Amino acid sequence: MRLRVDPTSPEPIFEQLVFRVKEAIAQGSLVGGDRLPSVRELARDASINPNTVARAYEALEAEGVIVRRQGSGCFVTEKGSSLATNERKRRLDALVQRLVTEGFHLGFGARELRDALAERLSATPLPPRRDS
Amino acid sequence: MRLRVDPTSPEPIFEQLVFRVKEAIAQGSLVGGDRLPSVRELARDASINPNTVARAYEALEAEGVIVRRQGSGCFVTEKGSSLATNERKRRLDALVQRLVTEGFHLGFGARELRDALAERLSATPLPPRRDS
Amino acid sequence: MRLRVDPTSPEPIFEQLVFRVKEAIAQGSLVGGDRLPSVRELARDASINPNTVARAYEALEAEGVIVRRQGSGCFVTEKGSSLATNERKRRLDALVQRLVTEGFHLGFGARELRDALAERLSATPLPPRRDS
Amino acid sequence: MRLRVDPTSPEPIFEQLVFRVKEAIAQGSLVGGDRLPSVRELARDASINPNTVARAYEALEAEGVIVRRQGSGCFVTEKGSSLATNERKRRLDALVQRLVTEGFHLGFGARELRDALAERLSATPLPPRRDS
DNA sequence: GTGGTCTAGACCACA
DNA sequence: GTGGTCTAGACCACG
Repeated sequence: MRLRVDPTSPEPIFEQLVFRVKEAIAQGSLVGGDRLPSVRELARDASINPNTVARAYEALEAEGVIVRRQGSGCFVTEKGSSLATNERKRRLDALVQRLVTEGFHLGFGARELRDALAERLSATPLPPRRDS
Repeated sequence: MRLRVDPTSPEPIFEQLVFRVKEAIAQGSLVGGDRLPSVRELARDASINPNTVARAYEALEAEGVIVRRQGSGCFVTEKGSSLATNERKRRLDALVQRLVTEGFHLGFGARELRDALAERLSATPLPPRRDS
Repeated sequence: MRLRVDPTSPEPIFEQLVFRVKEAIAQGSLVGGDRLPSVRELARDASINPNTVARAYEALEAEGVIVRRQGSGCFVTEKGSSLATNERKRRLDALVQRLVTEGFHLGFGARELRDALAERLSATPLPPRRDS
Repeated sequence: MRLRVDPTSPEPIFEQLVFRVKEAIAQGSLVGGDRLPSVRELARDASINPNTVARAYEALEAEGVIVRRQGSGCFVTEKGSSLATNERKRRLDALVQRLVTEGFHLGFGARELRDALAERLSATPLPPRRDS
């Protein structure tokens, strides 16, 4: 488990960490029950402040992605989103709209967008979902 | 041309404006050569600070989406992205990865992601592209 | 708007602040759209570190109770919980079970618990709910 | 007597144990004089650290819920709360306020809160009280 | 002015 | 050892 961040990016370091962890889960390289590196360990490895790591872990817990247990460490959750269905749909639509709009301005058409998504999904299939 | 922003959103207002304009273009409701509302006009209509509008227009110009002509206003450009092909591809992949990762954590699977994209693309097809 | 905390309490200061704000909303003394004191202002008034206030506000935003807007301040949200129905029910049951168990060990019986709740609800009725 | 804890909960394990015991008493499944499982036994059954169990028992004894007798084990006490009446009332009010405030933010109204409490109390009535 | 991020370092709580 | 809280202070981003 190796998490890298780019301190020169405009994206906050803690958000980069959050996304890296979610990515690892969505790729199946982290699964429910797995333990994340400890705050101090990750801080040392990535040369960032422990508070910054703690903040990322805190955000991940708030999203329900991990749980933090005093004395033991941080663990990937098994359960799915606890949001209401319409809220989930709303957020998905926003993500799709983001992809379509930015993709268009990058010069990609409908077919290329669909292909890029299909390619990503077949290259690294989403892990099976264990409903809570 | 009516641009709305949500002041309660965590997304900065100027970024919302930037995205709204890009969205309008990706939906064909704004096309190359169209004139955007003036800074003061838009600021009044949307009840936001003129500085905020100016900043959004600045960002749009930096991206090459609009041009600002002294005294006559801001106009949508006709040209496509000026980025190199590999950079464009890299950004597209990041967008797709964002959709897949966040979508997965919202509880959506591969099929649902593809469907959501296909639905969006057929509901409001992308306008034809005039390559630069 | 005066928020007080007890630095000697075992309950973390930021959690005390979170609860005070939620209390004020549940009592109708803060309503949707109201602005909270600024981070620095509250920190000065309550003699605590601005980071601690910021953390409380961050938690409140994560819960969807307030929104934070750079440059403008923090505002009470109008919308209700975005959690799924079964999650909401589960949390309510846990709260009720907490009241019943702890109340019993304090020496209160069923009637006294019901009366205490009824009294609280009639003393300061819950504000009307504006569904999102 | 089977006590379960959820290691993934943010609530400390020893506090969960404390609450489980108090819950069992408030449901009548443990009554005055009953013996609790030994520290080692419970630690094995629940797969937790004996120190954690010991700490929970310590907290229960401090609250006057159980007594620990050298060599014979821990026993549920028969006596009620030893707190002064106004302190008991103050704590009850805090519990009620907690329920009302959090319940409101979960989207529940006065009627639903009263109903949830009434339902809980009729589903598993509180055991008769033997005042100290 | 507002909030947001990051660092540094102290001290506490849990297992 | 683990995570959790709090302080202090620097610097950036938004309106």
